[in-house]
Amino acid sequence: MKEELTFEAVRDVFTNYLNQKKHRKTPERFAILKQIFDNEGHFDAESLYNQMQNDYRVSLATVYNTMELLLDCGLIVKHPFAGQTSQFEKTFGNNIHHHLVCTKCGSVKEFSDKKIRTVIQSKIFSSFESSHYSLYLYGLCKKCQALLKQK
Amino acid sequence: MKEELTFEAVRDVFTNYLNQKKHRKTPERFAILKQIFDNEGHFDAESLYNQMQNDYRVSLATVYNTMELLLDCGLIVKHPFAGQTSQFEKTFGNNIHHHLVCTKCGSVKEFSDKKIRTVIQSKIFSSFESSHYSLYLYGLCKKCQALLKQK
DNA sequence: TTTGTTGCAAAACGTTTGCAGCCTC
DNA sequence: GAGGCTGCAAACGTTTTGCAACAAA
Repeated sequence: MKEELTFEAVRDVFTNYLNQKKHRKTPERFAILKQIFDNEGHFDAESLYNQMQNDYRVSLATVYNTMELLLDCGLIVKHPFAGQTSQFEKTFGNNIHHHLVCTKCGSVKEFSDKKIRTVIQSKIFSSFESSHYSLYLYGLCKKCQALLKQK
Repeated sequence: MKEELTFEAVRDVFTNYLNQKKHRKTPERFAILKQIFDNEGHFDAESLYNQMQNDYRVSLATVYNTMELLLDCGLIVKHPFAGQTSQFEKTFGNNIHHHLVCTKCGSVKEFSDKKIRTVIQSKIFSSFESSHYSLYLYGLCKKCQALLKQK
């Protein structure tokens, strides 16, 4: 589905996408992609915006605009965590991983499992061309298990 | 992880949860649960609210409040589809299924795969007690594949 | 030059909250 | 009776939008 990539390779994917869709290749868009590339883990639009204020200044609206494009070309995914803020994650350069979401405290941990990954990635559909996936396991983290048993 | 249930069984799960948490067993809460039980597929808070206006009238705030409780006791899950609105789905009475999300048009389809289900469900964690899961495969649906090839 | 994109601020949207009255317990 | 829960409307925070200026093609 995907593998470790350099920024150049990622930028090319984005460039091709922009060309194909006849969207403009603005410096803001590449600056945002670079910032995402340099980051680890999950992030939201506003924190990305804040991080960028020192380097290449863009407006929050442009961040949202660009997220839409990156989402559309599959370079990032949107996660359902947290309350009101959308959490994003890049789909490149990470180890493929799955999420453990605690239904009590909302904490999110990651884990990898080759067997699960293989089974999911080897699934072929006749009428759907899959590029990537997200798996969330819901339950109780260690802390919340302990808290419940105390009572 | 779960199996086909009658409304009585589901109601009992909710009742036990409310007792355990020392929350009150109000008619509104059970009316909302009943409405969810009777529905198929995904739904959001506002459409549930609208559906109920004919039967047992509740406020939108109470719907949101109750969703929180149902989420907490695992009777429903929250999905990351769509733009701004949270989509929910009951975790009981459905066939266990996975989701195919088109990254172009946003359509969501379901599929079942026993092998995938088994591999995920048989995963045991030393410090996480999982109760259910969600799997999303992102890619292009048949329609959008065709549209792209035309160009 | 054309027209898509940007920044800004205002608007829109889903969701949460404050409060008075109600109804479980 | 006490206090959690409800409905209502106002408030909140995130995301989107309208518009004039800008810049990629």
